[in-house]
Amino acid sequence: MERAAVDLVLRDGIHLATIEAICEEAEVSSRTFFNYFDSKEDAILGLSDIKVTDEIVLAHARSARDHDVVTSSVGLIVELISPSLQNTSLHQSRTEILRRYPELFARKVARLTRITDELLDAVRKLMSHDPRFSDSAGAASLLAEPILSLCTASVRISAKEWIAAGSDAPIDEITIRAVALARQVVEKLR
Amino acid sequence: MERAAVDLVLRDGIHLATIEAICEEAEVSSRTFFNYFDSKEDAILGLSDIKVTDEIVLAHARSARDHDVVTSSVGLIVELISPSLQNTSLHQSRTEILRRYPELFARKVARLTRITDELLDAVRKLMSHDPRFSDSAGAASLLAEPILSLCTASVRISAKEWIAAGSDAPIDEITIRAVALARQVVEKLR
DNA sequence: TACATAATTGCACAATGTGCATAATTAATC
DNA sequence: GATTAATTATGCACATTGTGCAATTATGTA
Repeated sequence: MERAAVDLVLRDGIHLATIEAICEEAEVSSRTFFNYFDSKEDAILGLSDIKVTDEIVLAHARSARDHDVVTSSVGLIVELISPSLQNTSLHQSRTEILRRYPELFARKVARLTRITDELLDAVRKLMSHDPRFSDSAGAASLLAEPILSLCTASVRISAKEWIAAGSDAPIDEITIRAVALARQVVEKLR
Repeated sequence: MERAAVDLVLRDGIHLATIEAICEEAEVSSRTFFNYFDSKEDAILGLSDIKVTDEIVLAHARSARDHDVVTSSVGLIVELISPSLQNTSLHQSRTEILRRYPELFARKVARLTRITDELLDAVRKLMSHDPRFSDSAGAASLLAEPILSLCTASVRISAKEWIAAGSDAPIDEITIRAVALARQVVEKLR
C-alpha cells in the first residue's frame, strides 16, 4: 500500500492520489488502509517509528573520539535516519515527493518533534560523557537543545550533499562531513 | 473568531471545539470562518504572516556589536516572533493550548518551515556583514543552516525561560540571554 | 435614494477519518 | 481433513473539515 501511495502521488499528483485511488491501486478497501495508517500522509511519507535505545546512545558515547558530544550526537542522528536513506527505491520516490510538495514536510517534522524529547535526553547523556561538560552539571543541560539543533542541521546538509552526489559513498561519509560542518561553525563563531 | 476558537479549545477540549461550535460562539457562519482561515488550526494557533523584509535584516546587520552574526540573527528572530509574545491574552491562551496539545506544534512548525528559506537568506546576508565570514565566500553559505538552527534553538530556550519567569522583563532580555546561550555552546565545543 | 463594492451566507459536494458489526482468511488443534 | 480460534479485511453509517459557486446582506458613497 505504501508503494501504491507513493507511485500514485508521483504519477497523478497529490490531489488526484485520493485514498480511493490508492486503495484501488493496492487492491484493498479504504477501511483496511486506515487499519494500517493513521493518515494518508503516513503512507506517502513512510513515517517509520524511530527508536532511541540506551544501547545505541551508549555505543555512540563510547566510540566518539575524545567523547566529543558533536561527534557522538551526529553519529547517533545519522544512525537513526540511515534506514530511510538505504531503503533506496521507496526512499528515492519519497525524496522526490518532498521535493515536489514541500508542504508535506509538516508531517515529517511533526513526527520528528515527537522524538525530539528522546533525542534531547540522548544528547544530555552524550554531554555527560564529554569531559568539557562534566563539571558544569545542571546549567549545561540547557545547552542540549542548541547543540542538538546544530548537529541536526549539519546532518541535514551533509545528507543532502550525499544524496545529491548519488548516494554512492558509504553512509559514514555523512557523519564525517556533518561533524566537519559543525566544527567549522564553532571555529568561525568563537 | 480567533478568540472564540481559543476559548472553546481551552474550555471544551480540542475534540469538542468543532468548527460548528466555534462559529456558534463567534456568531458567524462556518462558511465565513473559512473565508478568514485556511484551517481550524490556523485560527487556534494564530499563524500570523511573518515577513522578513530587507530593512529589518539590514537594521540588525548594522546594529549588532562587531557585526556578530549570532547577535544579529538572534535579534532578528526575536523581533520576528515578538508580536506573538506581546499579544498577551491571546498568546497566553495559545501557549497553554500548545502545552496541552503538543500535536498542534506540527502546524506551527509547518508555517515556520515556510519562512525557513527566507530566514536562511537573511542569515546569509548577516554572515556577509560578519568579518569572520567575509573571506570564505561560497563555502560559508553552507554554514547558514547550522548557524540558524543554533540561534533558533537558543531563542526557543530563552523565550521559554522568559515566559516561565512571568514575561515581566523587557523582550530584549530574550535576545541577550539567547546570545549568551549560543556563545556558551560555541565556547564549550571549540 | 440609488448604486457600487465588499462581506456574509446557504447549499451542494468531495475527501479524510472513526466506530462497530460482520465476513473472509489463516493458523492451530484435534 | 474437519473444527475451532485467531487474525485480518471489509461494509456501512456517520462526523468533521474544507471548497466552489451563486445569492444575499451590509456598508459606504455620490
